[in-house]
Amino acid sequence: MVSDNSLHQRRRPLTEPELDAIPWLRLLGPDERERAVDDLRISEAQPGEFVCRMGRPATYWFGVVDGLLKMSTDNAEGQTMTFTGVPPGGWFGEGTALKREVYRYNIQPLRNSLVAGLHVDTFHWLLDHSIGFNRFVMNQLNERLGQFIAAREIDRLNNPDIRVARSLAALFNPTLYPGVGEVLRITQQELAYLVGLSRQRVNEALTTLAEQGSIRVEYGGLRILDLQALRSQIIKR
DNA sequence: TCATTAAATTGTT
DNA sequence: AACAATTTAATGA
Repeated sequence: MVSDNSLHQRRRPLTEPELDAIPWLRLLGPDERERAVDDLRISEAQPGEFVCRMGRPATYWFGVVDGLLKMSTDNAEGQTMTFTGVPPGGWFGEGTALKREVYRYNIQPLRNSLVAGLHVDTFHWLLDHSIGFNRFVMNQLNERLGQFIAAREIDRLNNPDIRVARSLAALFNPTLYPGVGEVLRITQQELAYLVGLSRQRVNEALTTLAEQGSIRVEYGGLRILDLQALRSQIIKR
């Protein structure tokens, strides 16, 4: 296995375009923003590495600037269960950061990714000083709750096409993942890992969805045409 | 800038 | 899992 220390060794301050990719920065006042920017660090994370690991103390609140991560846990039998993907613009770990506990899941890149981190102490400082930041975190928690409830629905559906559709709709969530935009950069293999299906089956599902006009399949990515249609996908095969 | 080649990704069996 | 077809990225003239 790969050491997860390597992630912390390549940290550096963020460039301007990278700062622009952080959705909550624009909600801060000047002094709050300065403090946040001062503390923010970014590093590249590669597949196999751990951005954060179950059981480790939470020291950072993380966000995806570029790339794609997966959130998973290891159960008692040693099997890995993937919960969701985290595309650009997504921030996670606030639950653990709030309580200053240990991480409850593993976060690993599905491909080379740029991950930004804000120290937990700064996270708390922002909570204590910025209303805009509080609003962002609250909104995020609420939106994620809705997503996890939706995820439970997805798990009870056994129709692969619908599973793919709903999972895609989650990844295109503009509130949680404002960095995604119109095109989600994801290969069919990556999506297969996330949804828990074979690449072949995902390919088939994507073709069906494309025929229905909800998405367009592009090389190395997917373009969303109708998010509502993805969310309320009816069985039709 | 263009052409060639290698690598990645997709579509299909 | 394997294969061919397609697209992109990298290389060098």
